[in-house]
Amino acid sequence: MFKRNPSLTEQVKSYLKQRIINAEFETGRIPSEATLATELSVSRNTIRDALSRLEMEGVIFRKQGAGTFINEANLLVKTRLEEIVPYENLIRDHGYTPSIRLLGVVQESAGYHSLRTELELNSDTPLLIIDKLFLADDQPVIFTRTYLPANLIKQPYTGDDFGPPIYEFLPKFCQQELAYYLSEIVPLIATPELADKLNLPAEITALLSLEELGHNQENQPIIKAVSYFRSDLLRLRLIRRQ
Amino acid sequence: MFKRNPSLTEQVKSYLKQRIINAEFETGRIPSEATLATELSVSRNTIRDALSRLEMEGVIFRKQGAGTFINEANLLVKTRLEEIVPYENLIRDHGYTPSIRLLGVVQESAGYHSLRTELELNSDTPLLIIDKLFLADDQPVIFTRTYLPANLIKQPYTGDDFGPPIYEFLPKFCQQELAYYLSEIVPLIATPELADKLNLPAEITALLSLEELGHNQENQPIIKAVSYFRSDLLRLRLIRRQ
DNA sequence: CAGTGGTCTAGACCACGGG
DNA sequence: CCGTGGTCTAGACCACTGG
Repeated sequence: MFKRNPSLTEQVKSYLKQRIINAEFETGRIPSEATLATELSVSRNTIRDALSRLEMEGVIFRKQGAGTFINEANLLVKTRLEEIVPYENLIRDHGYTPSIRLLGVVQESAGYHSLRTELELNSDTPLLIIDKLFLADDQPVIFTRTYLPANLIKQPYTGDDFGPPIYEFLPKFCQQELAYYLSEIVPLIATPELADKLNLPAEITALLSLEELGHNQENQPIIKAVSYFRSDLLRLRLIRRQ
Repeated sequence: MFKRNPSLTEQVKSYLKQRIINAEFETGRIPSEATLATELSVSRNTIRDALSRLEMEGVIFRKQGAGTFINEANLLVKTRLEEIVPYENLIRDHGYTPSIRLLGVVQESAGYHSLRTELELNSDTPLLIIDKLFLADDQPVIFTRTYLPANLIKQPYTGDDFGPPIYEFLPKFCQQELAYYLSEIVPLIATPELADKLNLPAEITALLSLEELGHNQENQPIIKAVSYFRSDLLRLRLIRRQ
């Protein structure tokens, strides 16, 4: 039924996820691992790996001796902060229509000393600074500033190439893969500049910002990104486990 | 070399983690999976499961065809928000000496309607409200308020039993296990009450709060906890993956 | 008690990396 | 090319749940 590549585990995971989304398991319970293994003609280990991934994503939960069950509650929280997801999805999950405005792309050759230290760059490496604004029903809700060392870029590009998320730009133009962000969550009081960009009300407003250092698979820092969220309009959620 | 229970995988994980912490692998590289399997007399799958967990924790990273390596950079970030960890550890990792002050435990029988809805409680279930303050070198840095339905408690307890984290109280006194928190991150401007509790400077300060609904393994909400962090003194970090 | 998920084994083949 | 991690299999035993 399945071919290799993508891996059997990944295919089984997608297959089961789709069936869950289609509400094909009416009882909220998923067939036993042995049953699935027989039905799909793969070993039970492969089924278990697929189920483990779905459990990590919060789609299902398992109970020894009882069975595997669909996690109805958590299907409601689709975008969670511990996963890298396009901000458009975050906005869409709040019931708004997302749109993006590319505010500008500039190149800086000097300054930004602390940033260059974080990215382990020489003091003369040019930096691309990309400003983007995300809107929910035409109301600004997220402002992001991304710092990309210019020497990473191996292919010619245009400004439009920065419309999609940066982790789609990196493989195409830099032969780099974004493996993870190490992020710091900082609350702050909106500066006049930010209040203007995000169209904030006149009163003093608390904002949430995410200061992130993006790393590749070799664990080297490759990009820096800072995001500012209007948390009165967006809910930033997270699952914490032991 | 190892016995069953805790699982071989868990023992191998702890064993390798300890050797990493002891800096026994000078090259920054860990022996191959096959070598470890032979040395420890377990199957390669068991080794792989243990390594996968260490990779999830950010302790190591693997590269197909090359080997398994210690993640020097991420060893620095020990406490991360996506993991449930005692706040004492968070404070200790910032170089301070932690201490806890139990501010009060009160029982409320009425009100808190939205909270009762979240916890799926009847409107007359008594609620225990536990206030705690965490200090770093005697400076208040975290204030937490925990809401615990009184009908969960099956054993007699004293106020001192609330000194340790609530997820240690739950198994002992409620026969409940905290499986995960579904948390929402909210920035806010300190209220006078909070500024007083956290000994904040007179200027307007942005705080970070975490509003969390704790669930058991059956996925039912069991407790609510709200935490307020002085993020000028503590750095709240997180790893985000795809 | 039967059925479930949790753990573990031994062996196999593949894809990738570096010398 | 060889050694590495990545994937997959078939089979086994255990611990737990629920009727």
